[in-house]
Amino acid sequence: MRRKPSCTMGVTMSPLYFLSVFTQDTPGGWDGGRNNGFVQNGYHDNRMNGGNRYNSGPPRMERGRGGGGFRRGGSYNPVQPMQNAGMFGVYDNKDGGGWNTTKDAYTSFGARPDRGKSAFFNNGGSAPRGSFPDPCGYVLLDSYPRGGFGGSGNSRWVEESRDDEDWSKPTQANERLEQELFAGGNTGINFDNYDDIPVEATGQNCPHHIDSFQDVEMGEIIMSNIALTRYTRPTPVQKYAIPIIKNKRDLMACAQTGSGKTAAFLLPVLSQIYTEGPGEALAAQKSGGQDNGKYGRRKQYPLALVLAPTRELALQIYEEARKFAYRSRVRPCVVYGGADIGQQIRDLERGCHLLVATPGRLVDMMERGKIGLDYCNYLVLDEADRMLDMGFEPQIRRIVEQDTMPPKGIRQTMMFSATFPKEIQILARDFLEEYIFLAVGRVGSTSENITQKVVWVEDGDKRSFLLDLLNATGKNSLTLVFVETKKGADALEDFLYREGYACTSIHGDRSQRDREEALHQFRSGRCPILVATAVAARGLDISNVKHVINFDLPSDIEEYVHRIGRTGRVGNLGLATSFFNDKNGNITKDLLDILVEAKQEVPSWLESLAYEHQHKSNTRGRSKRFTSGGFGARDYRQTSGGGSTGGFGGRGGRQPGGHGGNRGFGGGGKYPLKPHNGATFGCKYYCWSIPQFLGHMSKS
DNA sequence: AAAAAAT
Repeated sequence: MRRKPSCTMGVTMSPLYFLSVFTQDTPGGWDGGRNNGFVQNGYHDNRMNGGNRYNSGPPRMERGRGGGGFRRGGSYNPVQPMQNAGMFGVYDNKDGGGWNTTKDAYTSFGARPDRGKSAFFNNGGSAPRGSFPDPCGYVLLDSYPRGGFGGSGNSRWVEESRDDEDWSKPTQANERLEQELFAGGNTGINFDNYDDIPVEATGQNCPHHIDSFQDVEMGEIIMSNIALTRYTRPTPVQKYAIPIIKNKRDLMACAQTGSGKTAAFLLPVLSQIYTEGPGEALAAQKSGGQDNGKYGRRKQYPLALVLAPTRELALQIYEEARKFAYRSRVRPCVVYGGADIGQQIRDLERGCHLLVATPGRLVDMMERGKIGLDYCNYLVLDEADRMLDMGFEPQIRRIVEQDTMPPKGIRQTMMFSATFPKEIQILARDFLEEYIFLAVGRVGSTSENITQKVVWVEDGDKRSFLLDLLNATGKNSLTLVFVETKKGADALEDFLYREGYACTSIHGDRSQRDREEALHQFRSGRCPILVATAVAARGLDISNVKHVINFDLPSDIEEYVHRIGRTGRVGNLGLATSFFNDKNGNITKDLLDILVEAKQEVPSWLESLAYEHQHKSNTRGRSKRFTSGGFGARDYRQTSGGGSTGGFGGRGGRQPGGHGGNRGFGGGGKYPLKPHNGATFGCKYYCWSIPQFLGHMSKS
């Protein structure tokens, strides 16, 4: 039963894999001298109390970071973070920068070495920022080359920002900022793989999709920023969403991060803002100036609002927005919890036209009178299902319906969601007007891009098995290890660390700064192993993850799908290995279904278990099927009808209707079977389970 | 039961 890990490995190979092969140093060595100049006192890892517990490597405090300089260098590209960085990261260690482009950006502009950390200091509020040249102290929080920019020009920005100016014309270029924003280098997206993603758009008078960014007029600012990001071709979701949004239609899109979704809404929204200018918002800001500032800066009236469920996702979107707002008069801001609110308020007061926010912090800001949504004509809900899962619905409704935001029909609203359950359908009904429903299949996830392995591992054997897997995997392939609890994450990270692996962890009890730093270390390849709880399961776009390991399987199949969706992204192959034992009975059948749907190899024991479990479940009676968490929970699910799981009838003796008979369209499931707008397509779960989509997606 | 998120 135990371990033949090597047999599962070959599938992850791809050209990228070979590119990123470099040797992981011994534990004491990988950390090198990288902290030179980049780490300041006062930057504490709040968990570092262990003294010399970690005797096989650098103290923990040293691990989760050191590359503070990365972030500002554009390495935080959510679409394609650092395919190449892994190659250089280790080599450049000793300079402290970890990434040559970033370092160059600093040195060539004579920046202070500590600037690279300012993102974290800003969040933590502990940096003596007053001594910084103004914009340089702001990394995350200042997207503008505004005043005192080391001689690179554009210090006239504030003065130039008059309402009679044409927002569609680019502002002055800024070489340094440009380098900072776009240094991420080529996106590395394999667009050929993207072409396999199926998309279906339904709704009245649906605008036709585009095939090239040139097919739709987005203005020179957007076009030049597209060029700078080197997005050569639109991804499938962009092909459809951009013309829909440009045509001022509301949109409900089933799509996930990793499909190019962020740019799919940022590009057309920003483009429209550039075309239309600030309108009444600027006037309101001036006349409503209760404040001392000449523009009355106390309250900001963003023109566009993007809501996201997690802080990290909000940050990703913000970073993307900064790129497309380059050389424009639009100033993006981001607010989220866990960071110093005073800092964020000060940033807002510098001007905020596009706001990215997590719901709780935004409500806070609104109640403090820092944000008015009166002129917010663009609303984006990203990962809407996740936000509802996390209990944000009251805050969302508070923001959208119970304040001053323009009503639907006046504002333009775009919702993105991986799934389309009843709750989301209701939200769509309430927030959207005459919307287009867009179903975007995804490269990855349960598609055949990901090889899914399930192995039986008793709890006591998990660590040992994990080490085998890690050893068999290319040392610098990014590996994401999921555990169920925060405590478990800490414990496993400690264990791996003591075993000499360059790893870090992310979970909800770590400080925001640590979370961001851990992600960063992982992305950059400096810590190619990330131990994570559910916080990292969804939305995070780390494009290069080769292997997802479910050290602990989740109890919820949705969670499982989201987790494994962290690999096999942007068209690459991925591997997902799950440790299964008798504690995982609750996910047995759902897991089997997923494996079958994705045409994966199914261990015979899993099939037997699922059959037994189902049998047991059936003998307990039907009512059980509707208890949450009970075995029949997935009967609520709308897949695509018997067809998508059509292999079922012949498998394991199950009958097609054996799941309760309410699968698929037309069944008696919990959810309405159609999207609210009457479109004929919709599924609670995953768009790629639609049979014809599966057909499209199968790869040769 | 756990996790996330405003404090």
